Amino acid sequence: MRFHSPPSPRDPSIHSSKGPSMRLSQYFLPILRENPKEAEIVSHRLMLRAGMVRQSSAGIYSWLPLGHKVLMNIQRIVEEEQDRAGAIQMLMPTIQSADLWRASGRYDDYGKEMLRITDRHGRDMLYGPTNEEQITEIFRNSVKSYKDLPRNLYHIQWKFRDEIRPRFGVMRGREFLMKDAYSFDLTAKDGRHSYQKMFAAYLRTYERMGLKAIPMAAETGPIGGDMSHEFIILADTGESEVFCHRDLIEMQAPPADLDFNADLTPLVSRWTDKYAATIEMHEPERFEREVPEDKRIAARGIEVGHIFFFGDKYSDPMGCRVQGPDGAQLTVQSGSYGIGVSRLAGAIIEASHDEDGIIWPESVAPFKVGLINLKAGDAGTDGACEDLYGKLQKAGIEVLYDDTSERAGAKFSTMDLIGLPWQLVIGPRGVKNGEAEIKNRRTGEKQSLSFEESLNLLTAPAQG
RNA sequence: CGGGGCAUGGCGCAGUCUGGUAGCGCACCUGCUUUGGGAGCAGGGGGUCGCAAGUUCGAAUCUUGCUGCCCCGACCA
Repeated sequence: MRFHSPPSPRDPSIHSSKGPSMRLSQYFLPILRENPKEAEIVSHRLMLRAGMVRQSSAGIYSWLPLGHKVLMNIQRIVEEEQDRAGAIQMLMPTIQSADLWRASGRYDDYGKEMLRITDRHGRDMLYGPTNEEQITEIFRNSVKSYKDLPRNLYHIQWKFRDEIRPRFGVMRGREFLMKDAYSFDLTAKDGRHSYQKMFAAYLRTYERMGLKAIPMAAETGPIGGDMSHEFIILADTGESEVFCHRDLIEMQAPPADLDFNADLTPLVSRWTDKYAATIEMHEPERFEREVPEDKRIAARGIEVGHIFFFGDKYSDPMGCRVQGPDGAQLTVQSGSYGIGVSRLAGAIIEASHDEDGIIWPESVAPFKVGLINLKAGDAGTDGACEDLYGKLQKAGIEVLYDDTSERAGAKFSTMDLIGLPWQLVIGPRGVKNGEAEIKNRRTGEKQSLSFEESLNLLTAPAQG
């Protein structure tokens, strides 16, 4: 860490819609030049080296400023797409009462993965690994009529599962941030529509993060049927083997103006007609029969979401019923829909990096632009940088301005490591000609442009 | 939970076998020279050697117990 320049007064106008821009000399960005030995996979290494997270204990992490910004950007996309699909946001607690879980019968079933706690009165509590019981109780106590169905409620909250072996950094932590949604319908048929809404929302969510997530058939448990899918992104470091049809990789997510109230069966069928399965569900004969040889993909994948329809699994034992139009008591039909928000931060890096560091998609990048002053203290570069920094902020662009007195090479490699989509490089040579060098982190392409042209390029609509 | 490994300054490591009171690179501080892809020289600061007990004149080093962390496997968002 360096804190070179004297602090300058903070201008409230620097706050853009996504968050404040920053001078590196005043930021908290503890980067590591060498790889911590405990980190084996690339996303874990890069998150530690880029100063995004620090491990607190096995599978439990603090999110440092840079990582926190990414996490919040991912969360925001998840929220926007859940809202678009008609789900309603709320927030449930992390600590739950054991009695709630005894009611569904899961208190004894869940095993050692559940972190059990006793409060000062000797009451059994637990740190929630998920919230089916809690939401079912809330819903049961508040909803009595079929007229209040369907509903889909979601929250984004920290969960805890005491994994036997946490690993891969935030991809397989014990404490993790998860979006979980719960649908409530009168019939299984209606439940299918709720399920399909989430299916479509998930496709959009991952696409917005620059990911190609493929829905794959997952185990459905006692309910059976075709109502459970895992969303998997392909990555060499994925934890499980997956098999799918190559065409799925080319398919487009549904558009922003998708009508979620329309019949979504054709949409979902387009995605599920083609073979895609994790190793657990893999049927080699069917794979070979249905998928031409040149279209077969056998790869590794990271699960970034899981949707599941479970009918009355919780509503029946917990007595979650509504009165139907004919006066009969009907047991509510439910599904749950998870997205691993903190895991996605790691998964995106697994899918998008090179030997120099992270390559953020613009939608989740902690800052859009890294402004590099190659000669801090030089009147020419300082002046040009201050001007560009101010103008970018006014345009609502998030900038990380490297105003430190590090050497050029160190600044370049730091920017490459933290993976901001654009680097705007200001050096004495360029300033003489009124030019900046602008580098695209993903393509590596560099071009010299006038300050004006640079600003135009960076303030143009996002290009992903 | 089975198997393997590690624990010495913020990070990476040497020193442990053969006990003698801690060292290297990076990072950090000061000065000078440098300055477009991880600079050079000089001078500095920082470590209960994971914890506890034991052996010994003396323990990072030997013994015993404990703890934490990592990797492989079975399980999971």
